[in-house]
Amino acid sequence: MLEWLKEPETNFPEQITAGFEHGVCVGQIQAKAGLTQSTVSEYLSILQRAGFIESTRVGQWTYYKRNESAFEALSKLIQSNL
Amino acid sequence: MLEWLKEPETNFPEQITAGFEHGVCVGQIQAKAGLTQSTVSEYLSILQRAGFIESTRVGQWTYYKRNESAFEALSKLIQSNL
DNA sequence: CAAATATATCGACTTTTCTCGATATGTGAA
DNA sequence: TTCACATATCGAGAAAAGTCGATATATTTG
Repeated sequence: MLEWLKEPETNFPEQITAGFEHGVCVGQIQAKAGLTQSTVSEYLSILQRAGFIESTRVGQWTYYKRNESAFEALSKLIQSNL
Repeated sequence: MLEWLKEPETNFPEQITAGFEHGVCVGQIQAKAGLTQSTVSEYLSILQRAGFIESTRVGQWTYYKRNESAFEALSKLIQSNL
Protein backbone atom coordinates (compact mmCIF):
# COMPACT_ATOMS: atom_id res chain seq x y z
CA MET A 1 0.00 0.00 0.00
CA LEU A 2 2.82 2.36 0.89
CA GLU A 3 4.41 1.72 -2.47
CA TRP A 4 1.08 2.22 -4.24
CA LEU A 5 0.71 5.62 -2.61
CA LYS A 6 4.04 6.74 -4.04
CA GLU A 7 2.40 7.07 -7.45
CA PRO A 8 -1.35 7.47 -6.99
CA GLU A 9 -1.90 8.51 -10.61
CA THR A 10 -0.57 5.27 -12.03
CA ASN A 11 -1.82 2.96 -9.31
CA PHE A 12 -5.31 4.37 -8.83
CA PRO A 13 -6.46 5.60 -12.25
CA GLU A 14 -10.12 5.19 -11.23
CA GLN A 15 -9.79 8.21 -9.01
CA ILE A 16 -8.65 10.70 -11.66
CA THR A 17 -11.84 12.74 -11.44
CA ALA A 18 -11.43 13.46 -7.75
CA GLY A 19 -7.78 14.44 -7.98
CA PHE A 20 -4.97 13.33 -5.72
CA GLU A 21 -4.20 16.42 -3.63
CA HIS A 22 -5.23 14.62 -0.46
CA GLY A 23 -4.18 11.16 -1.55
CA VAL A 24 -6.29 8.10 -2.25
CA CYS A 25 -9.54 7.10 -0.58
CA VAL A 26 -9.96 3.89 1.38
CA GLY A 27 -12.28 2.24 -1.10
CA GLN A 28 -9.72 2.39 -3.92
CA ILE A 29 -7.01 0.97 -1.72
CA GLN A 30 -9.31 -1.76 -0.51
CA ALA A 31 -10.28 -2.82 -4.03
CA LYS A 32 -6.64 -3.06 -5.02
CA ALA A 33 -5.56 -4.84 -1.84
CA GLY A 34 -8.16 -7.57 -2.07
CA LEU A 35 -8.83 -7.46 1.66
CA THR A 36 -12.00 -6.60 3.51
CA GLN A 37 -12.98 -3.02 4.21
CA SER A 38 -12.42 -3.38 7.93
CA THR A 39 -8.97 -4.84 7.52
CA VAL A 40 -7.85 -2.10 5.17
CA SER A 41 -9.32 0.60 7.36
CA GLU A 42 -7.57 -0.71 10.42
CA TYR A 43 -4.31 -1.13 8.59
CA LEU A 44 -4.43 2.45 7.34
CA SER A 45 -5.15 3.75 10.80
CA ILE A 46 -2.15 1.87 12.15
CA LEU A 47 0.06 3.37 9.46
CA GLN A 48 -1.32 6.76 10.33
CA ARG A 49 -0.65 6.35 14.04
CA ALA A 50 2.88 5.31 13.13
CA GLY A 51 3.21 8.55 11.16
CA PHE A 52 3.75 7.06 7.73
CA ILE A 53 0.55 8.40 6.20
CA GLU A 54 -1.80 11.33 6.77
CA SER A 55 -5.55 11.35 6.43
CA THR A 56 -7.94 14.00 5.20
CA ARG A 57 -11.68 13.68 5.47
CA VAL A 58 -13.55 15.14 2.52
CA GLY A 59 -17.25 14.56 2.80
CA GLN A 60 -17.91 10.90 3.21
CA TRP A 61 -14.48 9.93 1.97
CA THR A 62 -11.21 9.65 3.83
CA TYR A 63 -8.09 10.19 1.77
CA TYR A 64 -4.71 8.90 2.76
CA LYS A 65 -1.36 10.08 1.47
CA ARG A 66 2.23 9.37 2.34
CA ASN A 67 4.23 11.41 4.81
CA GLU A 68 7.61 11.32 3.11
CA SER A 69 9.47 12.81 6.04
CA ALA A 70 8.64 9.73 8.11
CA PHE A 71 10.34 7.50 5.57
CA GLU A 72 13.43 9.66 5.48
CA ALA A 73 13.51 9.60 9.26
CA LEU A 74 13.23 5.82 9.30
CA SER A 75 16.02 5.45 6.79
CA LYS A 76 18.24 7.73 8.83
CA LEU A 77 17.33 5.96 12.03
CA ILE A 78 18.47 2.68 10.57
CA GLN A 79 21.67 4.31 9.37
CA SER A 80 22.54 5.90 12.69
CA ASN A 81 21.03 3.78 15.45
CA LEU A 82 20.95 0.30 14.00
CA MET B 1 21.44 -7.25 20.34
CA LEU B 2 22.21 -5.64 17.00
CA GLU B 3 23.03 -2.40 18.75
CA TRP B 4 25.17 -4.20 21.31
CA LEU B 5 27.19 -5.78 18.51
CA LYS B 6 28.05 -2.35 17.13
CA GLU B 7 30.47 -1.84 20.00
CA PRO B 8 31.50 -5.24 21.38
CA GLU B 9 34.36 -3.78 23.41
CA THR B 10 32.10 -1.57 25.50
CA ASN B 11 29.10 -3.89 25.67
CA PHE B 12 30.90 -7.18 26.32
CA PRO B 13 33.94 -6.35 28.43
CA GLU B 14 33.99 -9.90 29.85
CA GLN B 15 35.25 -11.17 26.51
CA ILE B 16 38.36 -9.03 26.26
CA THR B 17 40.71 -11.97 26.57
CA ALA B 18 39.29 -13.75 23.55
CA GLY B 19 39.29 -10.68 21.31
CA PHE B 20 36.52 -9.52 19.04
CA GLU B 21 37.76 -10.32 15.55
CA HIS B 22 34.91 -12.77 15.03
CA GLY B 23 32.40 -10.94 17.17
CA VAL B 24 30.79 -12.00 20.42
CA CYS B 25 29.91 -15.51 21.51
CA VAL B 26 26.38 -16.64 22.28
CA GLY B 27 26.88 -17.00 26.01
CA GLN B 28 27.82 -13.35 26.45
CA ILE B 29 24.85 -12.18 24.46
CA GLN B 30 22.55 -14.48 26.39
CA ALA B 31 23.77 -13.22 29.74
CA LYS B 32 23.17 -9.64 28.71
CA ALA B 33 19.80 -10.35 27.10
CA GLY B 34 18.34 -12.09 30.11
CA LEU B 35 16.67 -14.73 27.96
CA THR B 36 17.22 -18.46 27.88
CA GLN B 37 20.02 -19.99 25.88
CA SER B 38 17.66 -21.57 23.38
CA THR B 39 15.82 -18.34 22.72
CA VAL B 40 18.99 -16.39 22.12
CA SER B 41 20.44 -19.11 19.93
CA GLU B 42 17.33 -19.24 17.78
CA TYR B 43 17.13 -15.47 17.58
CA LEU B 44 20.73 -15.22 16.43
CA SER B 45 20.19 -17.88 13.79
CA ILE B 46 17.20 -15.93 12.47
CA LEU B 47 19.28 -12.76 12.25
CA GLN B 48 21.95 -14.74 10.47
CA ARG B 49 19.53 -16.19 7.94
CA ALA B 50 18.28 -12.66 7.34
CA GLY B 51 21.85 -11.62 6.62
CA PHE B 52 22.29 -9.11 9.42
CA ILE B 53 24.97 -11.05 11.28
CA GLU B 54 27.65 -13.61 10.44
CA SER B 55 28.78 -16.54 12.54
CA THR B 56 32.18 -18.08 13.04
CA ARG B 57 32.72 -21.29 14.92
CA VAL B 58 35.90 -21.34 16.98
CA GLY B 59 36.21 -24.50 18.99
CA GLN B 60 33.15 -24.90 21.15
CA TRP B 61 32.16 -21.28 20.73
CA THR B 62 30.15 -19.60 18.05
CA TYR B 63 30.89 -15.94 17.52
CA TYR B 64 28.48 -13.56 15.89
CA LYS B 65 29.27 -10.19 14.40
CA ARG B 66 27.35 -7.63 12.41
CA ASN B 67 27.26 -7.57 8.64
CA GLU B 68 27.26 -3.82 8.07
CA SER B 69 26.52 -4.07 4.38
CA ALA B 70 23.12 -5.56 5.17
CA PHE B 71 22.19 -2.52 7.21
CA GLU B 72 23.29 -0.15 4.50
CA ALA B 73 21.28 -2.16 2.01
CA LEU B 74 18.21 -1.98 4.23
CA SER B 75 18.55 1.74 4.65
CA LYS B 76 18.87 2.20 0.90
CA LEU B 77 15.96 -0.13 0.24
CA ILE B 78 13.75 2.01 2.42
CA GLN B 79 15.00 5.11 0.67
CA SER B 80 14.41 3.84 -2.84
CA ASN B 81 11.60 1.28 -2.73
CA LEU B 82 9.51 2.38 0.18
C1' DC C 1 36.03 -42.97 25.98
C1' DA C 2 33.53 -40.14 29.69
C1' DA C 3 32.49 -35.76 31.58
C1' DA C 4 32.02 -30.88 31.10
C1' DT C 5 31.01 -26.92 28.40
C1' DA C 6 28.88 -24.28 24.48
C1' DT C 7 25.56 -24.09 21.10
C1' DA C 8 21.65 -25.85 18.21
C1' DT C 9 17.27 -27.97 17.56
C1' DC C 10 12.66 -29.67 18.86
C1' DG C 11 7.94 -29.63 20.70
C1' DA C 12 4.68 -27.26 23.41
C1' DC C 13 2.67 -23.30 25.28
C1' DT C 14 1.86 -18.25 25.44
C1' DT C 15 1.47 -13.92 23.39
C1' DT C 16 0.87 -11.07 19.57
C1' DT C 17 -0.67 -10.02 15.04
C1' DC C 18 -3.81 -10.74 11.19
C1' DT C 19 -8.19 -10.99 9.29
C1' DC C 20 -12.89 -11.22 9.22
C1' DG C 21 -18.07 -10.31 9.84
C1' DA C 22 -21.12 -7.50 12.30
C1' DT C 23 -22.16 -3.21 13.74
C1' DA C 24 -21.51 1.78 14.72
C1' DT C 25 -20.53 6.42 13.10
C1' DG C 26 -20.47 10.03 9.85
C1' DT C 27 -21.97 12.30 5.44
C1' DG C 28 -24.79 13.52 1.43
C1' DA C 29 -29.06 13.14 -1.21
C1' DA C 30 -33.98 12.62 -1.65
C1' DT D 1 -35.62 12.65 8.62
C1' DT D 2 -34.78 8.58 6.15
C1' DC D 3 -31.92 6.05 3.05
C1' DA D 4 -27.67 4.91 0.82
C1' DC D 5 -22.88 5.04 0.83
C1' DA D 6 -18.05 5.41 2.91
C1' DT D 7 -15.34 4.59 6.72
C1' DA D 8 -14.32 3.26 11.62
C1' DT D 9 -14.62 0.29 15.51
C1' DC D 10 -15.52 -4.03 18.00
C1' DG D 11 -15.21 -8.91 19.23
C1' DA D 12 -13.79 -13.39 17.88
C1' DG D 13 -11.23 -16.89 15.66
C1' DA D 14 -6.98 -18.11 12.87
C1' DA D 15 -2.22 -17.57 11.93
C1' DA D 16 2.33 -16.21 13.20
C1' DA D 17 5.95 -15.00 16.39
C1' DG D 18 8.08 -15.36 20.93
C1' DT D 19 9.68 -18.05 24.67
C1' DC D 20 10.73 -21.89 27.28
C1' DG D 21 12.49 -26.60 28.99
C1' DA D 22 14.29 -30.76 27.38
C1' DT D 23 17.33 -32.83 24.53
C1' DA D 24 20.71 -33.35 20.67
C1' DT D 25 25.14 -32.16 18.65
C1' DA D 26 29.82 -30.60 18.73
C1' DT D 27 34.18 -29.65 21.09
C1' DT D 28 37.61 -29.81 24.66
C1' DT D 29 39.66 -31.91 28.63
C1' DG D 30 40.93 -35.57 31.68
